[in-house]
Amino acid sequence: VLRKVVLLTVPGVMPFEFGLICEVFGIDRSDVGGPRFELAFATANPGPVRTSQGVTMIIDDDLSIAADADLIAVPAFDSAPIDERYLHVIRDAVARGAWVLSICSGAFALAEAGVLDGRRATTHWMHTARLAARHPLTTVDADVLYVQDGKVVTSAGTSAGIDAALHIVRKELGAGQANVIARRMVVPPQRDGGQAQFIQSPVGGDRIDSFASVAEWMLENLVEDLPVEQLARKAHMSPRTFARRFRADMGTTPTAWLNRQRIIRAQQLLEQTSRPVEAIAAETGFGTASVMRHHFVKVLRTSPTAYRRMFGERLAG
DNA sequence: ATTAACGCCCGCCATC
DNA sequence: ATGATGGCGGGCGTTA
Repeated sequence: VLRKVVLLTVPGVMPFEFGLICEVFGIDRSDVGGPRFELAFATANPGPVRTSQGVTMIIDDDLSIAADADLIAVPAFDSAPIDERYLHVIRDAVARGAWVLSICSGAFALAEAGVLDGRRATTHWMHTARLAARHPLTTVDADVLYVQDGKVVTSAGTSAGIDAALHIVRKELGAGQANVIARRMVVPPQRDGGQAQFIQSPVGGDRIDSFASVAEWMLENLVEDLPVEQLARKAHMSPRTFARRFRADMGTTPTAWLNRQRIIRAQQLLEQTSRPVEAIAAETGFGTASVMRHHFVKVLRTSPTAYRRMFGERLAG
């Protein structure tokens, strides 16, 4: 189960990473069919805790309240070294089988505690090399948004923490509940679909713009049939090279990406209009409702109608 | 829901 | 050597 979440408020904590945990786990969303968690804040020395921005927060609880937490969240922080007492909490949580989530440089706390030894992990791309060097027993994945290894989840820079937090919600409570939170936060329910454990990060390569223009053109022509052969011709490449370089740059294959974009657009239309599913299927390039349904079930694990029922505009009356 | 034809993706590899 | 290219075959996801 996932009920009690404890946020380790380490001195030098970064406000954004702190806030993102509050946003995901600290708001009662039961009024819109979403989950409700118990979010608590723990620090080694209760009282004023200075953040990385110089602003100080008052934290009342000490680390003892973390003893029965279902999830320990470790946001980024800029102070070093970290107090041994935090490391103890982290080790204890892993030993108990509780979830542990780190965001950005928070991964160093987990590594320091030793719970990353023999595991896969990630951190902000600026720190991946340092993490790997300092902790040789850890397999560091660069170029991913987050990594789950057992119940230990590490995430890359800042906003990837949102993806990782939602991932945990999805694992424990299902995609529906995670989507409610995502929708309220106005973030994509899951960047890239599927239940892939490793999500390609957009920060991998730096020649993003080479395929960005092609991608943009594809988006404008979603309704049309877009065979790879035609796309390749437009990009002045052979089909083989186009497919290969598309995957290298975009992290997915052309058709997979295309289907994902079509789903995203269909989601918008289902949410914001009352057009029939058949019409939306035609307008998004799926062609027929059955094809659209096929992809919805595969990626979102719901049907178009069920999706609309959950997120669609409640028409007055 | 099941099936069959189709198109895509990727490993392999000769080539540039 | 090193690295990108693109044709081919076959497994597999998508579409009818």
